Amino acid sequence: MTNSPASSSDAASHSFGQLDERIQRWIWQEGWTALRDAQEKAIPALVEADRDVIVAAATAAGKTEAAFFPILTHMLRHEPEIGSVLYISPLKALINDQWGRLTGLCESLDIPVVAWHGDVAASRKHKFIKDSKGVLLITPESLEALFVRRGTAMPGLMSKLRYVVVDELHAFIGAERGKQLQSLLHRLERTVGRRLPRVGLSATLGDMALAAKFLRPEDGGSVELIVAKNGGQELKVLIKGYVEKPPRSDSESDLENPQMEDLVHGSTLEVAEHLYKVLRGSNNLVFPNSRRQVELYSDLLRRNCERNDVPNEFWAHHGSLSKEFREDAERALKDGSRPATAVCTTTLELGIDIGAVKSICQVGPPPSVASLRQRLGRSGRRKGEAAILRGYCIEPELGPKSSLSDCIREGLIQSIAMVRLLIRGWFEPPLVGGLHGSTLIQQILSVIAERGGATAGELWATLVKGGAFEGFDRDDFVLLLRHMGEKQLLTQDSSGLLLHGEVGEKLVNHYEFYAAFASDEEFRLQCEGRTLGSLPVSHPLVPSQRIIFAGRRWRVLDVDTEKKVIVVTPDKGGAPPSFDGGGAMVHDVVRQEMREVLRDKAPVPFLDQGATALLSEARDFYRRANLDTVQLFQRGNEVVLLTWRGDWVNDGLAMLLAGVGLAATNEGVALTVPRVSTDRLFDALAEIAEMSVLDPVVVLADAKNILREKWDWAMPDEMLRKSYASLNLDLIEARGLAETLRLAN
DNA sequence: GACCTGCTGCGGCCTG
Repeated sequence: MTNSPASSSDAASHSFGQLDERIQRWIWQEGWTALRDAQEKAIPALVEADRDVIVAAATAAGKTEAAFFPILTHMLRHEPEIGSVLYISPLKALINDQWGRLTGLCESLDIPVVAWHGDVAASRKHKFIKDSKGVLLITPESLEALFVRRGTAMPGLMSKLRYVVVDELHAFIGAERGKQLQSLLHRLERTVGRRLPRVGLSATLGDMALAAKFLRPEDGGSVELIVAKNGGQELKVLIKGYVEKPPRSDSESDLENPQMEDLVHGSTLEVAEHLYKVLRGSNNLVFPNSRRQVELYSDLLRRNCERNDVPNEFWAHHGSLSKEFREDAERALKDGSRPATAVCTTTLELGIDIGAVKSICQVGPPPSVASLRQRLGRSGRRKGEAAILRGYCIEPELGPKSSLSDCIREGLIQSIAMVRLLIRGWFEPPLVGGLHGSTLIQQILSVIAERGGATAGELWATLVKGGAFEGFDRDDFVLLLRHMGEKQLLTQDSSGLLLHGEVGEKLVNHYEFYAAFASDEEFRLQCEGRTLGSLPVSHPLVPSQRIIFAGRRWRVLDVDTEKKVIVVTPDKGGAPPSFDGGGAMVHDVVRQEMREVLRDKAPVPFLDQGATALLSEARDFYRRANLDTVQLFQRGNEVVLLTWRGDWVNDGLAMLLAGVGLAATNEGVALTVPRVSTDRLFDALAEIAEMSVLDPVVVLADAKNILREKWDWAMPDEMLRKSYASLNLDLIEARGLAETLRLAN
């Protein structure tokens, strides 16, 4: 037995020795020569089922086994009553993967493994209903459905529950699904009447204390943190820069036919040709930031294969493609017999095992450093291989009317800043502190379904006091219940019991109820009765504010949130920036690093010739325009206000300016304010700097499109504004910025 | 011009 895991070291033999004999045997049979670091550390922490644990380790470092070896050992010790464990995953595909892995192990232990999600046949789910033991792999939505549909059966179904495991923990933190998950975990413990050990697994956790607080909100300090050693991987980066010709924007016909903008530009072809040249013959992932670009590039690459008479190696993968198309691409990547590259959106960023990938290509700036990091985690997973990142930035040709963001080459500078931050080990922390009133509404309706009615006091005790929604006070809660009554979501019987109202009944009984997040909705853009197209709106809008669409500027006349229509009129003024950040919210630290990149004189080592030339052009502009000291200047009939801040601060300041009568537009590193003098703007900034209270209810009084989350429509108006501000605006920093800007000039 | 995730019960039909 010299090659057994037990012999690798003393500490190892101790952890290995704690496992059930049958699991030890299985490990030998698999031919494993040693336990991985994460497994060594997790076994002693989990085997007694007496605490919460987070296991942070790189992708493919054996996190699943790290959790399940000791958990299954614990269960086997209590034979014949082995009990059950709940494994919660954000993705169905991940559940299917894990089902395969765990079934191999559990078959030999005689422990059932049941996958439970929307694609699983009811007959297989019935196995767990009949005999609720073993491993149940489930999504938060399916767990929600169990509470709603089988509320009275839940205490029985969960009575033997010993652990709850949450996979890809980082994917939940700060999001609607995360708040829902916290609420479900709390309700589970109330259902079984005891504290259940919670286990979180993740590869991308920055702030471990934050993750612990998420996993056990009332007692984050007690969560045991296991951070596995990571064999410091080498990273190779190259960013290539290209200059694009300006898009057409002169003739009237563009308005009638916005598709004119979609013609493939020369530099797009250049990028596609370079991708073809360097990617052929290996497995890679290409991320071009939008579904449309995915289609564009995968088509160009595929046609390149045809033209050269070679088998196709390029596959498209995104959320609007059917399951069949997506599985074709996944199969091609996993297969291994022939090289395959997927051109994809975030669908291939997380979770499912697609095998080893040689390089990651990022076309345009990444949406965030966290996302870039997650994407890169997919590359160079074989021992000794470097992770390879190829960036492609296309910048517009400059003219006398070019916008500030084009002059500073915002796309390229953002890419450089994000790579520098990645190398330094920084990435965006999840945004916690959102009120999540929308998800509270869902949970109120769910608890009523679970119990066939509930009093206000019971709801308060289950969801708010000591529950997942502690951010709400009693007055808020009472107001919310009353408002839900007005919307016919709730009704009250003579004994005071709250039941579903007419509308609530209908919504809870439809399967769409189980997900806490809303599906995409777009606003239709209308000009003089003519539809220009539709777009998702991520920034708050106030009338007379400007937006950019189809390469033109428009002024907002009216927003109809019910009909989802924005009425606009053409706006005169400078050319709109061709770079629009891709729509993702950019963090403060990224914008500050962008400024450092421009200020810096040292060459950036990971740029090609084209990108180097663009960078020095941008640095020249920064120096000549004196942007190190100038924060505000007149340009045509508008004032440009350089903030160098993240979008939460920028949007906050835009809303504060709206409150004092100025319609500002967030354009990334700067706000622009049309039809105003610098003097008038200074007065406005001074007024903002002196505001003693920053009440979101007042600040957002005129903001129109602030319905973001699924149940926002059912929230009392004031709560909605508070909820929106808690997630999307940083008003305090925005006021501080107004103060700084005023003093600096 | 960002992206992604998830979903029950039942009626009706077919087959053995």
